[in-house]
Amino acid sequence: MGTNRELARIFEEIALILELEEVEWKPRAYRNAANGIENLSEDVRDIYKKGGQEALDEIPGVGKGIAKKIAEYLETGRVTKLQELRKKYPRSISALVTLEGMGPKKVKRLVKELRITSTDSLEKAARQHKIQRLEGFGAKSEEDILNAIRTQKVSKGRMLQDKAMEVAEEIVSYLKKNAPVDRLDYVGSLRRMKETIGDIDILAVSKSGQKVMDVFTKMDGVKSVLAKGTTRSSVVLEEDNIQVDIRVVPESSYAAALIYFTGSKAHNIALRKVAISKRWKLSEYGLFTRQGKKIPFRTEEALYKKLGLSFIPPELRENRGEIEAVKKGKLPDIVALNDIKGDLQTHTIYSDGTRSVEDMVKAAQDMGYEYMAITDHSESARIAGGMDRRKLEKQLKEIEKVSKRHKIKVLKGAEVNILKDGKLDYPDSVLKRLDIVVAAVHSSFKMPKREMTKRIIKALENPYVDILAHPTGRMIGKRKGYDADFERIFEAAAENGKALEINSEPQRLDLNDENILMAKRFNALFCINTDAHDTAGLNMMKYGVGQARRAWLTKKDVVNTWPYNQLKKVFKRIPD
DNA sequence: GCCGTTTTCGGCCCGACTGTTTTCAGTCG
Repeated sequence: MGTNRELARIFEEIALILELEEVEWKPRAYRNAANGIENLSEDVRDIYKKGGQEALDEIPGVGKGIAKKIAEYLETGRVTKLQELRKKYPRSISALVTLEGMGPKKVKRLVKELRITSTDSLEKAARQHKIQRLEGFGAKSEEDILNAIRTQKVSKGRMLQDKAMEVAEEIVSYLKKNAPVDRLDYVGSLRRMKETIGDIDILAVSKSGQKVMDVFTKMDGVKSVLAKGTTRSSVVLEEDNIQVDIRVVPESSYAAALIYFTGSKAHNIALRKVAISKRWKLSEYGLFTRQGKKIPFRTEEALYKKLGLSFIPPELRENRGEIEAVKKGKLPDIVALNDIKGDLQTHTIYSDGTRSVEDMVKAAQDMGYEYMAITDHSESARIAGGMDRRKLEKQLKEIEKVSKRHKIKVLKGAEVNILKDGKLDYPDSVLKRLDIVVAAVHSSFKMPKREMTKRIIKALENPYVDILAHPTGRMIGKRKGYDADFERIFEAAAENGKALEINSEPQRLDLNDENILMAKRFNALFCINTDAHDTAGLNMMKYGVGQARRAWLTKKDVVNTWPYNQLKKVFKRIPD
């Protein structure tokens, strides 16, 4: 976890405990500060090193008081204020608010009246029916608490984007067919292309909210109905306990609702503040004057325009400076899926792919790509069916043959292992015959930080390496990335003119948006690949592009948006 | 505790749903 994140967590915990203590306004201040810190593109440590406490004061949401606490943390590794607060509310109590339906007020009473100190003691109290004896709680409250604890134990996390997308698209098309809706879209973090999705949000326009809710709550696969009203309902699906929320709004509110439910929350708050500065009020129902008169508009674009802004793509709506940028006319024209002209990491049956060279080439051509690379695994990747020299020779010939039958340019490549000592798995004599070399770590994941950093940097200094694939090695929900100094690695990539891969595989999404932002500071170049092992895998490109968009990348930053004749600027050995 | 082209003091985002307290507080997004 980076320093920024650690500090953000600390201030969030302070905010929560102050809420439990019913301190006024300060919780919000600490939350704002946490948010401001989390959205910095620079490491707080660097800011402090360069400008001291006064520089910290410049961080949005951070004033003198919090700047002092940041400095204390950077100097000593702790924040006294939090240590003191934790004496009264240990971390196990703070964790209680992560349960569905539990907020600071309820937690406070449970702690005070039943001496609850953790999820476990809460569960015990609920089972012994001690909770329903408290005023304001009943039998249902007890049941809800037990359910919430169970759900947290089971799902304990978020789903991958492709899963969420699949489920969302299915529900959207079902409701369009079976419910009286005029418009219907998925919104929320899925529309913003966040790397993982908590629950699925759907927005609809209908003259009969009641009927839509009836259809929605009775869909196949609904396990339980958490809430059902005429404008808002929530269900949990059988499948992985996925929660789906739906909102129905009138046509006249649709654009405002689209913005509101797409979020992020931080972006919405910032937009409301812009509205307030114009003496208006913004809600999911629209924009209103102080007298309550509705200011009409029909599209998201139109609302942004009314607020004196231009359209902000959903992926940028994180209150990471997008509103300020758009005010100054400095919002970049971010990369889009149809800018992609080629996929430079794909596999075939020559290693661990399941389709032939011919199939993959044809599929890529059908997607409208101008070029692609076939990059099967190198020799030492035995588990992945890595190619020895002879197999490689055979594949190179086949690629040449297939290539002649298709218009798309097919680059002869390989995904070459970075060995423990930073050397590559093929000798230079082999590497130089390849059009493109994708280097990656596939073994010894647990090396000490310094050695791992050295290992990867050494590979980046190899003149035949073109792309560093899935640079951090993380797998969402499965394993953390390598322990390495990625700032130095990204810098080395930029200096050596190597592209950093944004791997589109939903479980990888490596680099993610934060890493990309960090690498961009060094003017690194990026390449968005799918790492496809079959033809369907080529369609994962949208998830990688989503990460790039979230990190404000433009076509200039992403080499595989460039036409073939410009690729030579980065990939030195590709044929004309 | 933070913030400021109306402000260095007085604000700080808004509305729906639920359970339970028959008039609303708490939670959520």
